Amino acid sequence: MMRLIMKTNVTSFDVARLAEVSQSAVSRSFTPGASVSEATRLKVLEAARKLGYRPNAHARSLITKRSRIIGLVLSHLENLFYPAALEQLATRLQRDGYHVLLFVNATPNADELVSEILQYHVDGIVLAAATLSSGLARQCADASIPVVLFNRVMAAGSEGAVSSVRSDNVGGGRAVAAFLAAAGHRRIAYIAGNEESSTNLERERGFREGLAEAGLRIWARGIGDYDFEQARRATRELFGGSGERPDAVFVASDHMAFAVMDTLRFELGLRVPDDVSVVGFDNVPQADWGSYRLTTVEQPLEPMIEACVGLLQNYLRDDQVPPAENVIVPGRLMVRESARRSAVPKVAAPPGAAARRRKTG
Amino acid sequence: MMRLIMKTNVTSFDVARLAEVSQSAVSRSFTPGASVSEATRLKVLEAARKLGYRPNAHARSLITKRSRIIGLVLSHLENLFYPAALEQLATRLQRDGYHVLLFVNATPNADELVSEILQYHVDGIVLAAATLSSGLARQCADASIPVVLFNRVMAAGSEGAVSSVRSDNVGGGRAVAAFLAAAGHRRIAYIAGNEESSTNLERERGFREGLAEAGLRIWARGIGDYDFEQARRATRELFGGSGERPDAVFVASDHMAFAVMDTLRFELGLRVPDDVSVVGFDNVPQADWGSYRLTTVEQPLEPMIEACVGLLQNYLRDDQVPPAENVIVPGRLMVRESARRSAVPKVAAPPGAAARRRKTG
DNA sequence: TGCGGGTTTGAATGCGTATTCAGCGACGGC
DNA sequence: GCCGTCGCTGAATACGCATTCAAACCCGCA
Repeated sequence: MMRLIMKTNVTSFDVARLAEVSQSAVSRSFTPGASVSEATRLKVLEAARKLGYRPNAHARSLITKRSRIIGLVLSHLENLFYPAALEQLATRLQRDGYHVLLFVNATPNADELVSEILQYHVDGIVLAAATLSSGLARQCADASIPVVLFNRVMAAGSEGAVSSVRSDNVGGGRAVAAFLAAAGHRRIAYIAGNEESSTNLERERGFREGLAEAGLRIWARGIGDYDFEQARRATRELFGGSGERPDAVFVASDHMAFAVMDTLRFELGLRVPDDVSVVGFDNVPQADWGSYRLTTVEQPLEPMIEACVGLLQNYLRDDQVPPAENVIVPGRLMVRESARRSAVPKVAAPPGAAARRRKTG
Repeated sequence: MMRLIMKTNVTSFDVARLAEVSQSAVSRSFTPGASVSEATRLKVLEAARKLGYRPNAHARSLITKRSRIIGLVLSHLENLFYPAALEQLATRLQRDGYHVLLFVNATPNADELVSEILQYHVDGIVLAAATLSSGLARQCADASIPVVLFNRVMAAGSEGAVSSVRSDNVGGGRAVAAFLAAAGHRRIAYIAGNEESSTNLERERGFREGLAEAGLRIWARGIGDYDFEQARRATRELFGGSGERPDAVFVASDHMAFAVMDTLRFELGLRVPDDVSVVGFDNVPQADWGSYRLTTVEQPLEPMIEACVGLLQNYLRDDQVPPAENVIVPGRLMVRESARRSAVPKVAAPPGAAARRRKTG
């Protein structure tokens, strides 16, 4: 079996020569919708096949001013929500002929990262990390590159500046509050993620509002910073003392909730949900695993990715910059066994239900 | 605060005009090691800053024939080993000014994937997935693009064709066998990953060899195909019957091992390690979590990534194609609590130790 | 036969940069 | 005071392709 290895790159001119047509014809044969007769197109494709020719994406994007590359800025890959999002996004974009250039946000200085991204003239940027600086988003948007925030929103005040996709964090927080209140919990704790992140702010706000409607408030509070070890420490502080401890805890992410459950069970000797109810947020695949069976708020990945790609395409279709759009995708409360259930059969008791239950119970 | 938004791309000529130098000078100012006086370099950088200029990576790579992009082909992101590898690799490459273009291997046909990769003229390719077709690697290598297989090796026979980095799967399998034998297990099961993958073949071979040295063999065998649900099914088949069941199981990946443990404990009512010892492979972060405390064989990510990048740089430094190299990184057996320990204090008994222990015990 | 309208075609141009090449001035040794 | 050397500079070119423009072609219809 013979196989030619060509060190020198084969160009459209080489193909043109072999196919006995002009270079233009070769280019057109690889450009969908261009004006070529079927006959020459076949001649060209055949010659290209023989030579192993592929259009050079760099040269092409130099002309067309579209790289068909989407920049993706990520961090926190230890939280399975992000790998899952990454996989979905990359797969979805590949379907449309786009590809993902990855930037892992290890560099503390956003400026340098922006600079690196802009060099590649990406067609769009997805910022998928709860804890990225808003400055980064702003800079990219100012460079007139479409930016979509994934699972994040700009800080209050500049909300309308950059498009975003997120789940209903506020509604999720409220649902958790209602659920825990309905189950009769009174000493309810909250373990926060990164305190400046919009996800944490929204989830906590919704949670507070929901508790307030049930006549409750956050009884104790810890900070997990979306980190496994930090969440363990917060759990020890909240539950390790000798005094009265919380009887339920809402954790701002599943990833931290696993740390909380492990610490409660295997370090502090508490039972879940018998001694403490635990509720998370994200509904990552592990939440369904037998060891955790975590009650949590779903962040529905597929519609979120679909919305994200949709926003990008709005930008790409017409070159005009459409107004920023903030998409919120609703997510369900996934009731499993990590939290005590109320006697009332179903979820999401209406406001005030908990207070009424107190009398009847 | 004023902020200019430039729709039109600012080029090196614009910078040259503002700095009152030639375009060549601008280019040289951004090329490390080029011949420019410090004075003009500063003038240029200042002008570039004012205009917000960044060299266009596509134009640059058109000339230099280096894109500073590494293609990464991935799948199985639900197994945390791969997100972790991805994060390390991307971070490491960013340090050297390279970036990662991601290809998620959802497409069944490798040909199309190769075609897409080649269009971007990546400087190198990392194939990181245990179950990729060898044909893909071969095709890329034939296109004279450096390819490194990560956590995988070409099928026997064409081993020397493509460079690879993997951990000592055979040694790991042997270590597990020795460990389980030393603990007195006799009915030892194996749950395989993808049966054609080199990782599975090597781990199983090492395991068989290790068992043979202890006078044992695989007592029962299931197939998990590196999939969570498939591993659960295999567990049910192996342990769900009414007859005698295995007293230990070696699972080809941690990800499957979690499924096995959950199924044993919460579906079949068996205790780990009291009724069944479970050992995995990979040492993903979750293996250390309290719910699992999984005894497993480490795949040391950092040295593996380092070796991977080293191989790539061998290719990139001198354009000549160096001979393919197959790096094997040793990994330790991480002893935790998912498997019964032998009375002997320490790990990794030498060959024959198990047999001797049988007499003395 | 001639002619308009539509479809194909090839030559030429430009995308934004790195690099070659020749030239320029300065400088030191004779 | 002259020549060789060295450090720096700008004009010109090439990278591989898409696209514009005008010319060529085809077809049916007059």
